Amino acid sequence: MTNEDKKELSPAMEDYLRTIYKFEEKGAMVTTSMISESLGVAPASVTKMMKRLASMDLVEHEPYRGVGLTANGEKAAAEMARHHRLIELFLTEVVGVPWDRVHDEAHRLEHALSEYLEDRLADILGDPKVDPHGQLIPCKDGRVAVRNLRMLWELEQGTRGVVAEIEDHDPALLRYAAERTLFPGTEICVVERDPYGGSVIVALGAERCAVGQDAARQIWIETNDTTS
Amino acid sequence: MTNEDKKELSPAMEDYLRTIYKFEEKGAMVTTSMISESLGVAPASVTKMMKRLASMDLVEHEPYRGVGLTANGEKAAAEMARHHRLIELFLTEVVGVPWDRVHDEAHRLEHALSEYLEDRLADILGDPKVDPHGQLIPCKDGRVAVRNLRMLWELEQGTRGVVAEIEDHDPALLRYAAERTLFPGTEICVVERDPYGGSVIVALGAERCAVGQDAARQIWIETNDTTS
DNA sequence: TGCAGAATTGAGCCGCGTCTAAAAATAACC
DNA sequence: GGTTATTTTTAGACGCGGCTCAATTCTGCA
Ligand SMILES: [Mn+2]
Ligand SMILES: [Mn+2]
Ligand SMILES: [Mn+2]
Ligand SMILES: [Mn+2]
Repeated sequence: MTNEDKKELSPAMEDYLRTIYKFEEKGAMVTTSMISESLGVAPASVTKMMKRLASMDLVEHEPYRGVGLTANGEKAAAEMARHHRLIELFLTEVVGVPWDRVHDEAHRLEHALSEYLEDRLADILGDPKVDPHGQLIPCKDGRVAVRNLRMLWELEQGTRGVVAEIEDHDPALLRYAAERTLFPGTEICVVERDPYGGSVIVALGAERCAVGQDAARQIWIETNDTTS
Repeated sequence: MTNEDKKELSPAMEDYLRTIYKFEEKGAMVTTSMISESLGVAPASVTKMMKRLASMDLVEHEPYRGVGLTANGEKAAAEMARHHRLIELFLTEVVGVPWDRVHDEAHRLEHALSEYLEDRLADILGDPKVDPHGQLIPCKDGRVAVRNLRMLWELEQGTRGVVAEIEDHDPALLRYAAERTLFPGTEICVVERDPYGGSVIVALGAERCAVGQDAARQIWIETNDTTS
């Protein structure tokens, strides 16, 4: 019945969808300017594309308020996220590309990955669940595990947790994290917070290190408290 | 001085250039209709693109006669051919993709491969000289070895040689060749030619097999005769 | 509550890469 | 060698995905 089942999405559309997806993952509401900035494109271009995507039932656009993915849109976006993250992991694990370089490469390659190759990569990597930066890899049907992540920056003093995810678009941040051995999986404890906004002091086993605000806002921690 | 050194080429332009390159490799003169057919695009689109490429000094276009790559164009095209063929080899060797599927995948991926990744692949593969179908991989500066190839179809009875190359765009042909163990490197001898155009009978060691005309026109043999 | 500044949208433009239909040049054939 | 068939080019159109600039809407603050 629904005769527009398999729209062929352009690379540009895929980029927009994955960008929105990335923000929604973090629970943020998604505005024109966020997309505009993240994609390096004029705000008016975003608006125009949102209309197009809305007409394809991939996005819901509330003028002047923001956008959100529809069920269809989320499906397509998860697909892209899966491509992107599988490629990132493949590049680090198999090709030997350092983790601060894989994002840009994956960004270019994701649109060119066939379903067949996607399956081959997943196979070789043993059906991985997370990419090199800790981002969840959606499975084929688009489903993802749910996690309760909190910004390192917002944790109260004394909180314990595990590094879950580090924003992957800025190579310098990734190197900054690596210098402090803040990798996904690293256990940490917040020792001290400068109330006037400088750094968080974090303990990693016996070591401790300072993490500046800008970085601490881009590092996500999984805590074991039951914030119901 | 020359301020237009590094034009950024669009994927479409890269496709046109690599297509012309592919024909020139085989010593053919390149016409609008050949490109049109090979790229699945209207002849008028080819003409228009040829003008654009000519204005960028990548192509020389003699109206109504044909086109050829300039030095710049050949550089750029060799770059694409290198990408394409490195990817094909990587996919067969590392990812385990069968040789009749790699062409289409490489065709999509080639435009998204950075110089950095290109180098990584070449490294992993040990600076290879030929792709899975026997096509030569240009080195970074665009240089390629010279070979003296002849169509299997045009060899006289009794000629000995080695399979050098099999056209890679048609998966069925590649499977056809594989069934007969006609891989790059296989030694063969032409036992018999049907003068009325059916098949060539080829000996491979003790075995022999028939190769139909359409296939024999797409299989290239390196012979050891000194055709000076 | 009204207003200034910021965010968003609308209108209109542009280049790319495609198409179709018609004109022009070349090639084939009798 | 002239006529016909084929190939190629020209002309004009279109959709996409960007942009700029102006109009609109929303927000924060006096
Ligand atoms: Mn996929
Ligand atoms: Mn990542
Ligand atoms: Mn290259
Ligand atoms: Mn090949």
